[in-house]
Amino acid sequence: MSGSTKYWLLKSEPDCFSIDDLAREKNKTTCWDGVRNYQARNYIRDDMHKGDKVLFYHSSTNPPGVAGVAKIVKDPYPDFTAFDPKDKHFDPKSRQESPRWFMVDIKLEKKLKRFVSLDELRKIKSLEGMVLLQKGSRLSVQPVTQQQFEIVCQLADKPAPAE
DNA sequence: GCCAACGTTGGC
DNA sequence: GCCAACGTTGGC
Repeated sequence: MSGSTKYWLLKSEPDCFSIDDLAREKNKTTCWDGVRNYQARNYIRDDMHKGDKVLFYHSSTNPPGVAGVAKIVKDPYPDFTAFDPKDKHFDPKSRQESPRWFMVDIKLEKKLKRFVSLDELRKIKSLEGMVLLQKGSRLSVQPVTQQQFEIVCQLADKPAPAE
């Protein structure tokens, strides 16, 4: 084994696939298919490893925010939905012999004790470097530091801040 | 539904 | 390789 645990934030639209959907999956595990952005692909293909930890983020919902923690349980492998002409994420340019898109499997570790909203994250000084909080940032796969990961988890264990 | 910020495409 | 046009993301 090489390398140490890395930390990530994965966005999902809950109308499409929520943390509760993940909880209902067999073994609470799903393949993270459908990523069709090169920067996100590079993170998945080149930097993700089994054992890495994931913040599961709900986007395009009100409010957006972090809903839970998951773990990568399978190393990156070709996203087979790109090979299927009937699939919504079909990409004819991705070939079996040279796959263009990759995915990992993730397993739910826990739903956070409470939902931590984007608005709340923005107010935390020590999180201002998070990729998520940068202006114009819309990558669906983002690296987070171990410290950022732990701060978000600890926030969820405390009561929600008063308005 | 609006629109800013990005990413992708394709003509040249 | 430039860049205008178009498409997408995602907070608001």
